Amino acid sequence: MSHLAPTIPPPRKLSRETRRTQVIEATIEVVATQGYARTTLTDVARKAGISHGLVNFHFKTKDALLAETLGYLSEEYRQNWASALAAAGPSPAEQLAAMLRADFEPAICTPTRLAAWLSFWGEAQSRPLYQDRCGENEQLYTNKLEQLCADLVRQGGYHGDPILIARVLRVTCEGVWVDLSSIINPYTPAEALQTVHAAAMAFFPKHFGATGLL
Amino acid sequence: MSHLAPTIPPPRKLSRETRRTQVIEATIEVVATQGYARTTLTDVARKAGISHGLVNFHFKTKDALLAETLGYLSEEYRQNWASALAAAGPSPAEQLAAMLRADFEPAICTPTRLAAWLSFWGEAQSRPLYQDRCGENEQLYTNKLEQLCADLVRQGGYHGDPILIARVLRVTCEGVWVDLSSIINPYTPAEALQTVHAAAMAFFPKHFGATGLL
DNA sequence: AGTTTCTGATTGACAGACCAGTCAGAATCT
DNA sequence: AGATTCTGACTGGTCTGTCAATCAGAAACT
Repeated sequence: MSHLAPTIPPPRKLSRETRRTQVIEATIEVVATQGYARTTLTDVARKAGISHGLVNFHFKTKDALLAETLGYLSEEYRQNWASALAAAGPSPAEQLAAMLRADFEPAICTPTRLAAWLSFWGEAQSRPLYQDRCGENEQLYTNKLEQLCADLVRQGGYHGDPILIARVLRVTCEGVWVDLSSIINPYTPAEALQTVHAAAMAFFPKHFGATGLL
Repeated sequence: MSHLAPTIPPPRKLSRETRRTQVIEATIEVVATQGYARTTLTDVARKAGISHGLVNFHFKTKDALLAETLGYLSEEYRQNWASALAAAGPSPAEQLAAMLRADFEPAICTPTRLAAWLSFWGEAQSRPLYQDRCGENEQLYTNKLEQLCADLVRQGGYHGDPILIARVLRVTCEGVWVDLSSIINPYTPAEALQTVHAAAMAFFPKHFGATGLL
């Protein structure tokens, strides 16, 4: 047994944050595949390769685990579009294009994460969980989108209510996400982005074309 | 006690279909308020004012009850837009306007039903339940919407892919529904319809204005 | 009309399964 | 040694589905 190659003994004892993240990722997968209602701690533990009791050691209750998982997804999402904005050019059109495109980046737009989001949307409405964990980030997103639309309407000489335009763009992104989760008509993330661009082009034809920013 | 007004003693023994519909309506309410995961047969029975065993008598299993409830909602939705189409004028623009407006009629667009729909969307993705019960109706809806958009693009001299336009309009309706279910930013069904009209106006400016059909 | 029979709806209690959370103790690290 | 992480078994509670008994009304019969 005394192989000289230690084959990286996977540290049985992981650091607190590493373990928690591992459990949260396992939770995302289980929720995505089984749905919220049928997710059990045993499933999560098995997926993470640890014992059931350990899940309760790191997260006091099942509700706490699910709440933290939702917060984790929400924060991941916020950071994704925030860094996309930071990397984009300064004009309203460039910023808006970056924000729309961010929703379909591979890190965010995976079948697993989409399905998990959908499960949380469906279940959270009854409890204040969703607002607690995502309300603030969602407000940030909406505010930013409305601000960019308002800037673009003004600078681009467009007409229409920026609030309504921002809302259409936002729910188009959301709705296309839902479409991607339903198995029957599986269009690609590229087609999804194309759909969002069709909407942007309808409102801002001088700045957006069928393939994105002009 | 012998009041001459019999106050219609609620027939203890109801006809099969009446009872089933009553249980399904109770299920919608319970799912809407408690969410899919926390819905129990006991809750449904209590809401319907009957015993727990009777629910299992009429619907063999809990899954069957939820599946039939989803089918009931789907069929109700389909009939709503189908009769709206039948009542509307024959031109593509009139038909399209009727279809968009149908989503926000009081019979369909209630907080309870919206919340129930959202719960089913979130939970059904993992199982083929949703496709079984709604796939066909959803396909009918999408096909009709795409056909109307194609007609309107052709006859109105517009540009753009009717498939993408129909998709944007469809997910806008869906997304606005989701917005109406989240408690924090409660805009009215009227504002919701206004949002959809903003989208229609962006694609078909010669036929749609801020308040609907021109 | 009154009685009996039949059918199918309805109830309440029960059994089996499952699950979240607890805990005592083992393993591991500092 | 002391602290922290981790395991696996156990518990208390809840939920689903089943079943025997009950009951209301319809149908058939006298």
